[in-house]
Amino acid sequence: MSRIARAFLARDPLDVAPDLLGRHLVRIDAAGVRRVGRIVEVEAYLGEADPASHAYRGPTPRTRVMFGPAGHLYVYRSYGIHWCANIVCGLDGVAAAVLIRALEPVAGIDAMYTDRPTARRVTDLASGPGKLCAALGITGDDGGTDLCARVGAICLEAGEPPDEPVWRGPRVGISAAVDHPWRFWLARNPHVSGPRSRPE
DNA sequence: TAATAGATCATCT
DNA sequence: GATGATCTATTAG
Repeated sequence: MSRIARAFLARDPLDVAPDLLGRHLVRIDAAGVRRVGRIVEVEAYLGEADPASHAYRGPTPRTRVMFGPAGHLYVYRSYGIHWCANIVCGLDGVAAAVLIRALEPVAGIDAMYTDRPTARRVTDLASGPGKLCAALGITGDDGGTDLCARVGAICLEAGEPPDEPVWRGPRVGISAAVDHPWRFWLARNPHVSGPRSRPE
């Protein structure tokens, strides 16, 4: 299993986001269990050029990682409760990132259930940005992790190329720049969160 | 099945 | 002091 190279991520987030679909996000948990999810839904955030991005108003202690090199993890607390994970991409100094919104569980599924006690079926396990962080055991402590490092608890692997159409539409849950179709998902995948229909 | 309210806190004004 | 890149339980139909 080869890790995805930094050069793959150091591009325009609008190109990286759809290319991330089908890839595997791999997490070695504290017990050494390998938890793997196939990326089925993402959103691109363009940094200082994007009013919906946390980096819109320039670097702060929280958003510092996004201004650094591609391949690192930006994790933030959502609504005081959940964690959400982004992969930093773009060039150095450009605070671009891709929010991982949903995964299709591939391995370590039993371990995922223990961290997602309310999930009743596999499609509840990681079908949302907060859910997938819980399922993989990702917290604020993982913020700043380099996914492209030779060793590490979290990484990206090639996975399987999409076997179905990729659709795009407006991003979910934001209140600024709502019209940009910067959310990408696998058209028929049942693990996608939110609307799955093709926007007109 | 659909709609709604409550949880809960780091971050920035 | 206000505000979320959300999730879940509860309520109503």
